[in-house]
Amino acid sequence: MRVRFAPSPTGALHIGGARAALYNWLLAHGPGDGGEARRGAFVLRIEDTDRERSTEENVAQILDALTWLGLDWDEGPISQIGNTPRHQEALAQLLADGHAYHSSATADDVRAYKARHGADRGFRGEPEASGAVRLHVPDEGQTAFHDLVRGEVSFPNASLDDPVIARADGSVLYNFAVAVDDLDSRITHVVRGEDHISNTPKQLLVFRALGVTPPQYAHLPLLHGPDGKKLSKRHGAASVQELRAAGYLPEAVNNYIALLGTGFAPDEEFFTMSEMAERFRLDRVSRSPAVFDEQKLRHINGQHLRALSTDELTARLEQFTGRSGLRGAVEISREKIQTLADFWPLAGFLFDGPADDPAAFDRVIGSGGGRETLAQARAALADLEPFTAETVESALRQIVERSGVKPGQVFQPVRVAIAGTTVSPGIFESVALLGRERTIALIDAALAR
RNA sequence: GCCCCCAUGGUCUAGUGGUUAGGACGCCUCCCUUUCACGGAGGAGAUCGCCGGUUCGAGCCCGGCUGGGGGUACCA
Repeated sequence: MRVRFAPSPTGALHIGGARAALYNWLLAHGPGDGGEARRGAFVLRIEDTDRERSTEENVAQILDALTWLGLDWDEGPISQIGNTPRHQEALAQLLADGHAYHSSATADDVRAYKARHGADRGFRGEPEASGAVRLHVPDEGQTAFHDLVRGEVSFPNASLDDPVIARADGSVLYNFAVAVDDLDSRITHVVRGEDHISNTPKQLLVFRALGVTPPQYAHLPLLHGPDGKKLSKRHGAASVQELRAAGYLPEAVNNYIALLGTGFAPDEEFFTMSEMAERFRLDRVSRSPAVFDEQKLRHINGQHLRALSTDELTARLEQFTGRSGLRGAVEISREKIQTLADFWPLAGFLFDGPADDPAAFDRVIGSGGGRETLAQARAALADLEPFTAETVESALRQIVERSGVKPGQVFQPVRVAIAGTTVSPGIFESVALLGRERTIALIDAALAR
């Protein structure tokens, strides 16, 4: 099996594209039917025949996003524009064989043709001496294929326009280049988004004209935004880069987008890449579009985050935040965050001092006897030795017992004093990590307000 | 308009002729409990888009309809 992912570098790598790449990767990395460790090769090709919109920056960005996701390729990246000589050769062949012809017909001509022959009648041009190149489409029969996800799909040839496969300047167009490249790369399975399903008959016709056997096809359902429309920028984070910046883990992104459109097990949702590769099957892929739900991504991300060792999580958080020495804080925060981005707002006070939240201060310390209990806490902690989460806990709990108040009435003022807010990692652990000096200084500062 | 695809709670899914229609996210309640989470126990939420048909029996098979989506470039 040889599969490929062929993005066009006209923008960042979108989530939908990432999923197509992932499914191809899973296909190639799953165990082979004959017991091979790997089922096949994953080829990366850059669809850059549109010189106007393709940029080097976008290529670099896409490669970077794929690398971050861990979707490494076995061959490529192949630049489609780099195959121009081969495209021209194939084009000349079709022209010589009479499978294609020059035509100067414009979009208006095509419209006029349909007005005359019926809206469901595909355009048929007259061969001319020059102009763009169109492929001859038969008037009879169907161009059909067995889609590995959807089953039989067919298009009546009579309704298909003779597609333009090369511009008047001789440069080839997408549907032609794709077929030639898939042929040359010996691609056996084309797995791509459903937005390409109506391109498939055109490509099949190119293969037929070339007299070769086409690959098999599988069209994945599209990803939609909450409004039911194709996922795009206006739905928020729509690119892999944005997901990365939002603090999601690549393994969680892969897990979630793989789940969108296929289940791997009836009652399980947490999977590693190798588990997914092992279980992935095209015929298990859903045929209906799925709505991208960032809340569920957050949930899955939290699970992957907690599955990481503290050392590994620390390394990722230090990379993400650009700070170092985070291990202790990570240890006491890891149960409380869902994304890498959640960490700093929760634990940043341990490094940069308390957050500024006057409302929390007034509510917890500035009223209800908060100052008094805080002062008691200061006294209890001032000479505490050793200064560990355990000793801090028993010291503070003694205050609770002695004064007969609810635990929160003692813990919350301390929390606000050191963190500035009412949300933080466990209070004993936080105090212990800060150490006696800093804790006392922070309590004094709060008492002085 | 034309061509094509799709249709199970708000969302993602399991289910392939006989189930109290299962699970997950989200939401609600409770437990745990120092906040927030995590974890645990419950709960609300689906006439399986609609109408016909096949069948003793249909979410599952067939047809029509409706709704949604994609495509419709000398873009990819």
